[in-house]
Amino acid sequence: MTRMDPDMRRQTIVDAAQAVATRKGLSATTVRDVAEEMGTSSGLIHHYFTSMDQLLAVVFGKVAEADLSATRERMDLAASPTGKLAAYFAAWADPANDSTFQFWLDAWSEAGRNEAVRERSRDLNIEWQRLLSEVIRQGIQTGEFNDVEVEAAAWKALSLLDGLTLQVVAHPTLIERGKAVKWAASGIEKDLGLPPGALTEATILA
Amino acid sequence: MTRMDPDMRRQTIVDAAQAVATRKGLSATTVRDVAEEMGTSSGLIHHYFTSMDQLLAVVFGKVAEADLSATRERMDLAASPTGKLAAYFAAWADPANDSTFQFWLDAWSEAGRNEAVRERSRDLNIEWQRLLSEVIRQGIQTGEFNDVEVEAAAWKALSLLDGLTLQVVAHPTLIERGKAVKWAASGIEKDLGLPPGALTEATILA
DNA sequence: TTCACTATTGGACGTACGCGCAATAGAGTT
DNA sequence: AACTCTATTGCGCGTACGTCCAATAGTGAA
Repeated sequence: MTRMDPDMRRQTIVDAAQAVATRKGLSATTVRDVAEEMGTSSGLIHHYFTSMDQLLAVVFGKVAEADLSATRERMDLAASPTGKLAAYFAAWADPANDSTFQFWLDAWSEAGRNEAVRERSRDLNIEWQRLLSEVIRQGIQTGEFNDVEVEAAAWKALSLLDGLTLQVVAHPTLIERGKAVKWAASGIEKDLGLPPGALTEATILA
Repeated sequence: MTRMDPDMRRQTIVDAAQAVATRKGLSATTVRDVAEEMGTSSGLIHHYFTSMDQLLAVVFGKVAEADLSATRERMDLAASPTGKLAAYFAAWADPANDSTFQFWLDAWSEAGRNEAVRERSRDLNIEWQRLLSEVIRQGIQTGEFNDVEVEAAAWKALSLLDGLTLQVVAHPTLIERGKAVKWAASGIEKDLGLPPGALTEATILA
């Protein structure tokens, strides 16, 4: 294949690996798969990554970080804490993010046996919880939310969302997506003292 | 090795596979691992199981079912719905069940690509939710719980527990176990209208 | 004791994996 | 045009996997 700028090539490899992993799952992605996806030889991959595990950790990190920053941007468009939380919620409820969530399922499973993945997963989970913590703290200050314990409320909300999504993504026919969205919204609204529908009806309040 | 009664041998194989999977993870368990664990030849395993995937699905089912029925038994010892729910909660909070939860993480990850695992995981998740639904329904009848929507409350409670456990098991140093227990208890107590501490202090009320 | 049945063996077969390395080839410099 | 640097090749190495099968060895019935 045509010679490439190293930074470009590195990115190409990560992109190809992501495409394969989206199709086959993180742990089932092989060096040869990625090479074929790029249309290059397999040896090339080890010219840029010291091990396959490392490449997979990078891929997971990239996918999860893209999701995280996209959500951050949607939240920034809203002014009020309630609006920001609704934006967070809308991003979560979007079925387009299901494939990303499959990466999370793979990562949590792998975490027990792959240190690189565990640390990456851990750090990113903290980021998501922090995103919630900040919004909740703001909402308490403006008086929009109940005066809850911030850390607890953020972890509870994140866990509820993870737990419900897990069922929807892993068992597609088990819970109707609309119901999961409704349940999650009502649970978080109730916890924070928001009026019913505040998270689902309010689409990015100014 | 000594010749064994077929039923006995079948069980021995499943037990050995479970031991290995507990150590190495479900998807990393190999035919040769299991044979070595039993102290037999590897060929023996295919005399009883048509494929390795099938054996692993059986192992997951066995582990999950043992956990489920153990929890059922502990709940049966309690008379009141609140006591039963506290028993459910105590079983969930027991660190001894962490290795079982790792099986769940593996299963949810595998579910997307392995139909046998997906169906088994799906069915068992339904059982867990049903266990909660029944108790909640009883608690509403006796007036101990709020008159909540049963299906929603059960899925929300299950998801909150799964989401929190996930963090504790996958990222051992992230959330202090005691905090996760406290948060889960307060969340469910609040949802059902139970007094604070009802799930943690009340050890199997008569 | 003989015989039929089958649990068990042990290794071969084909495939796939991560990784490493000598050879090749394209691009920039002098 | 000669030269250097390194991106890229293509295959080989060792290992591990699931599966299969002919041979062997217990066990209960005749």
